[in-house]
Amino acid sequence: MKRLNFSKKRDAVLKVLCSTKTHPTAEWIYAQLKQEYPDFSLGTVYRNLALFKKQGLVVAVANVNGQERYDGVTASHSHFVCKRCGSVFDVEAPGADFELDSRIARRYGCEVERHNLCFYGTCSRCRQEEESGEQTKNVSV
Amino acid sequence: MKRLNFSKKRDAVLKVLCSTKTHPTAEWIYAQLKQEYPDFSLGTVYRNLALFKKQGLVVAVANVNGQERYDGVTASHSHFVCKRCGSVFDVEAPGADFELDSRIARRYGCEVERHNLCFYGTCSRCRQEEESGEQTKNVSV
DNA sequence: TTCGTTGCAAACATTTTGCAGTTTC
DNA sequence: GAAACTGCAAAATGTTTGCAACGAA
Repeated sequence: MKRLNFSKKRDAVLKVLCSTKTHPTAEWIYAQLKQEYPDFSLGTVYRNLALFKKQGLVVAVANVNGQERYDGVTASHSHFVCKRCGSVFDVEAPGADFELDSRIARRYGCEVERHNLCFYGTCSRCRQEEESGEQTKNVSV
Repeated sequence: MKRLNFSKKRDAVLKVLCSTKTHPTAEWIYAQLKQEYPDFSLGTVYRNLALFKKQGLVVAVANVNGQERYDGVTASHSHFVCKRCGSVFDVEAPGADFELDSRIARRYGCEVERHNLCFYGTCSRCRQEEESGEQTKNVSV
């Protein structure tokens, strides 16, 4: 395995991802850091996200409208995805724990690394907006 | 809502999807039907898959290596995704039922349409192949 | 005849990659 | 100094779309 150098920008990518609960896109992370580093590139975001995924520091939780959404919290938890505004937020779902992984592994002879439980529907804010006849607004993520 | 005409090819897309357990890609469905209909187009697959999704006849279960994988079985069940060969297969996971949806809905004030539970890891065949030092082979999906 | 559906290819959007310059060790 | 990392832009990939021809009602 090749050695890993320190990189200020790599650190920054992880820090940005870990300090938000929005489960952002690569583009969003890029936009944040472009302000801080004028010579910052989207490729760096993608390259480092790929690395973090391999390291298990980061996980892709859902693909919303063709864009991958990332999470810096790897402790097992579930997500809700709003099909209207595209927001992704954490939910606590009973039963979806690591026990389940070994259960599946045992039963199907596979090696289970992790699981991902996503609920899809309309978030509470969007439900209200729909009732009052508002236009669809995608959250700025 | 606009009316829906009958279409032989649309039917064929659904039939192909429903008669496989491989959770195929759009491309795979296209390849199957291109044999039967020489003037068959990938756009037709995508257009009809989008329609089926809206109708709730079909669901996208996972994005594997950038390609969406579809399932014609909409009754709630879980999936395992092999990160090595890319295969997707059904698993029975206790607790992940429709009860859970209303539980989440109640707790978070959202409207839950469905959920999707995916396990990620290495399938049993790939585990064996890894042990015997075989090359990675992606399944032809 | 009307309008939904399709083939085809171009357009699109996201992600990946090659390369030359920069940074880390 | 060697090798990892990055910016930049081009390439690659999967998916969507516009349009003219076709097919169903």
